[in-house]
Amino acid sequence: MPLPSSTVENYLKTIYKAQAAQRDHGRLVPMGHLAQALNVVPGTATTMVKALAESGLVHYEPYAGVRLTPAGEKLAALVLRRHRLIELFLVKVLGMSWAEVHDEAERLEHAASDKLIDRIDNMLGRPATDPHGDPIPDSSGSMVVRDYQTLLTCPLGTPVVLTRVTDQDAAFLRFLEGNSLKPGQKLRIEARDDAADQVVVRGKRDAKITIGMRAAAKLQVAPAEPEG
Amino acid sequence: MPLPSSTVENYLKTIYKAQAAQRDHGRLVPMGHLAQALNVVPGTATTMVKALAESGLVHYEPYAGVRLTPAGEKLAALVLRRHRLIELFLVKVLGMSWAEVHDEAERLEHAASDKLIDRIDNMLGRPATDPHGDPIPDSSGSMVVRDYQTLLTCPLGTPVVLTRVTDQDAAFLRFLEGNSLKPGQKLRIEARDDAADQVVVRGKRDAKITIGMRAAAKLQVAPAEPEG
DNA sequence: GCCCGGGTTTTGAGTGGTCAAAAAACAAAG
DNA sequence: CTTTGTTTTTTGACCACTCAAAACCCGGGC
Repeated sequence: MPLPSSTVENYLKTIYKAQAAQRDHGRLVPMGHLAQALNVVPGTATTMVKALAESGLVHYEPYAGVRLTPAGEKLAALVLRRHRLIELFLVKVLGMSWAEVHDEAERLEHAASDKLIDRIDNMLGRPATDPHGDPIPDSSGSMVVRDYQTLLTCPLGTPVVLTRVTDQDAAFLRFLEGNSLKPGQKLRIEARDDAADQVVVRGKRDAKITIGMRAAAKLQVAPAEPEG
Repeated sequence: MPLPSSTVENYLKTIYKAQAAQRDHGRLVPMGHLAQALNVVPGTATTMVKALAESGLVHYEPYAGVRLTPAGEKLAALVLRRHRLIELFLVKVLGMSWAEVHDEAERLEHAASDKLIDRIDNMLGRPATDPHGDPIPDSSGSMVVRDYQTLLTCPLGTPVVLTRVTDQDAAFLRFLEGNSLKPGQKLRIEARDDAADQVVVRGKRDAKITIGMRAAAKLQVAPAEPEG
């Protein structure tokens, strides 16, 4: 049981996220999808996944796909935990922009010890979510998954709070930041227009922001709490 | 010119430190020494060093040893910079013990971006030395090397300040910490006894501390400044 | 039922880093 | 100058990870 290389960690993390993305939790992730997400050629993914299956971290069905075993799931969750705590730390403590912390965390997550991660967790007050609103697993690998609406599915007119952004692309995040679209921000959907592919929202100081529907689908919201 | 792998960085760093340890700056580091320091078999070091020579980072003379080229020296200094800034950061900001930061920094130094390192440097106020008193190279790779006395060579009786500890072993550092022997601490050498292999110093609140001569040689000191 | 195309697996090869063990070079001493 | 012992280099092999390209499987359409 050698401790997993950063390659292994990346495979597990990617499978985990792919599994989470397809709402059915038990469905298999197709090899092609995995290979693409990892930026490797399909054959490489096959080889690697077979090795992961060998060590009991994934369940692999030839020509069908792959799914994490409980062991793999736990490992993946801990990688995600490291990643998200590091991201939050870089933003909160070092003052980095949320648009640039992803790549940094992508490398640091494989180098940080549990001890360090725990100190960070503690210093940040055991936070529940990272700067993008993604939930942070606890040190045992479990986390609360909440099901949010998106700007595409939530009701018009009623006030909502932006809770999560499901895309880490730096340019996209910079765009959001420029429009004060960060988790915690109160919003109201003004209009949706399928034909024009646009969603109009009122944000900070009632500023009007128009975004495309593909982008809107990446913004998750919750009903706004009544004013405190 | 692919960016150096962490293996390459470790080779360069190790050669750099070995070169610094033997006061003659231009002398070659023997392969055996390098291999031992890197915890690899000698043949491995030979192979790797030939590759480094190929890419112009070291000067290699068969059966004689290696020395860094200017390019290699700069790279090594930047690795050292990352390492030491990270160590200081872990101590100052995250409150970790100076005995445990070395291993952590050993891994993080290969994952941290220049941008992150610069933020850390800035947050710490562009410090000159790390928690062990080792000088921190600036972002161009140059640093001020000061030549200190050690507890073995400094004059008896006169007050001195502990400035640098040249051993990163965790157990040794914990021992020092337990006796308040950290850089900045004022000391006075009470006695040295070659036969008994011991050096007696007065430290914090005049506490008497006796240490062996091999240990004493690892503690560097400077003449104490007159009281401010 | 057969074929076709897209996804998947195999195969063969390459890279970076490593070891074990045999071979070669060197230094130092007789 | 030769012998001995230590250090260094070479050789052949291996592991983890990767790719390119050929071979393969499988679900749909006809």
